Parts: sequence; C-alpha cells; structure tokens
Amino acid sequence: MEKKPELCRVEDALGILVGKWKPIILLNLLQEGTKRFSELKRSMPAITQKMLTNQLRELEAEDIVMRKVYPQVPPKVEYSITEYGKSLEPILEAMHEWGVKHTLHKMEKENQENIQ
Amino acid sequence: MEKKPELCRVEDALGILVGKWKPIILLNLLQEGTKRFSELKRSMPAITQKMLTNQLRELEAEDIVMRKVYPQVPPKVEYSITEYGKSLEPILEAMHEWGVKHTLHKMEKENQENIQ
DNA sequence: CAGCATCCTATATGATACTG
DNA sequence: CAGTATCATATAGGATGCTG
Repeated sequence: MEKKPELCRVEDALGILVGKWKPIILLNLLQEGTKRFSELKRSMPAITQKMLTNQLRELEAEDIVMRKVYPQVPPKVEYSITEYGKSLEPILEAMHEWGVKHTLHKMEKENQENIQ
Repeated sequence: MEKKPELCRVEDALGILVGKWKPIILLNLLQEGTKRFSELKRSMPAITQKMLTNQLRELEAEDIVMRKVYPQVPPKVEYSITEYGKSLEPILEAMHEWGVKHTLHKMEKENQENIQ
C-alpha cells in the first residue's frame, strides 16, 4: 500500500467494478466464456436492455470486455472477457470471499442485539 | 468463485467500499491508526464536513470503522478501523495494485492509438 | 470541534417505445 | 437480435448556514 493516499489507485479498480450490474456480468462471462447479448440478458432477468448495453459499453471502453459483431441478419454479437480483463478475477474472488464472511458477521451482530 | 452468480457476494464488499471518499478514508485510518474528525478533514482538503460525517457513519454502520466520543467541551471524536475492518485491507491493497497496472495499461493503449 | 438541517445539482438507473 | 431514443425517477454528492 502506498504511504501517500493521494497516490492511491484503488479508485481505478473500483471505478470499473462499480455499476449495478457489472460484477454479475463479469462473473457470468468469466464463468461461461463467450456469450451472446441475448444469453446475457436471459441470465439476468431483472436487467433492462438499455442497462445491459450501457454496462457492457463501459467495460468495453476499459478493455475489460471484448465485443465481437457478426455482420449478419439477424444480428449476432458476442461478448467475452479480454485477457487483460481476466486480471480482475482475483479481486472479484477476494471480494466474494469477503462478502460471504461479511454476511455471517452481520448475522452474528444481529443475533447478539436480539439477545440483549 | 461460486458457480451460481445469484449467490454472488461481491456486492457486499463493493457496497462498503463504494463512496467517493471511502477508500481514501479507509487508507488514511489503516495507515495512521486513530484520527480525530478534524485531522481526517485536514488530510482530505476537498471533502465537505457533511460528506466526511456521512461516509464515516456508513462505515460505522457496517462495523468497519469505530467512533469514540470523548464527552468534553469542545468535543473530541476519534475514528479508527475495527479489527473486523482490517480484513478489508488485502482487498484494498489488491485493488490498488491492479489500479497501478491499469494506469500503465491505459497509457500503453493511448500511445498505440497515437502512433497509428 | 464536530456536527446537523436545508436546499440544490449531477449522475445512475429504469420504463417504454421504436428500428435496421 | 441487438440495439437507440426519450422521458422519468432515485440516489449520491455538494454548498451553505446554524449550533451545543
């Protein structure tokens, strides 16, 4: 960790992961490899088309996700994680592990409060 | 990593770290230990009092930051990272490391684009 | 010193309709 | 199928003034 917080680059990683649907999109693509737009949409029933497009575009702009268009009718567009994007996986994994512990931590806290 | 994205707990960690000032506050407290409200404020010249209070309250609610009030006039309030909060440090560190690489990655991409 | 209350703006997200 | 465009809402963040 840097000794000078003003040189902190935590925000860079955070900025890429922040977005209501980005982590779930990334996990989806990391686990299942290449997927079509409609397949991604199906696996996230609550997302709107607009948001899926939006989040994918932002990830693409950061070189995390790759977009491949097949020039045909009807259109076919495939999304996948770039090699570079895969470097995010350990961070996602660490956050997931932490999240699991945090869920337990919160339950313990609530139990203690209920006992008193 | 879970095989079912619907069991993903990445959001838990993300939810705690997200906030314009939270990473910098956490790094500050992790690196320097206990600090008074005014000391924190001084080390983040751009933050408003409202936001500093707000972000600290949110971190406190998640048991990441501890708030200690000294009942005296003028008031004295000290903030520190909880033992539990320290478990976030590896994640912050990993994100920072990734951020540093990402900064270089972006520079390389821009250089390539300028050459062409 | 360490806040809180009020008002305001910016950004993120969402609903819905339309299209090559 | 894979989008765009438009309109609406929610939430985050900020400016400023007041206070025990």
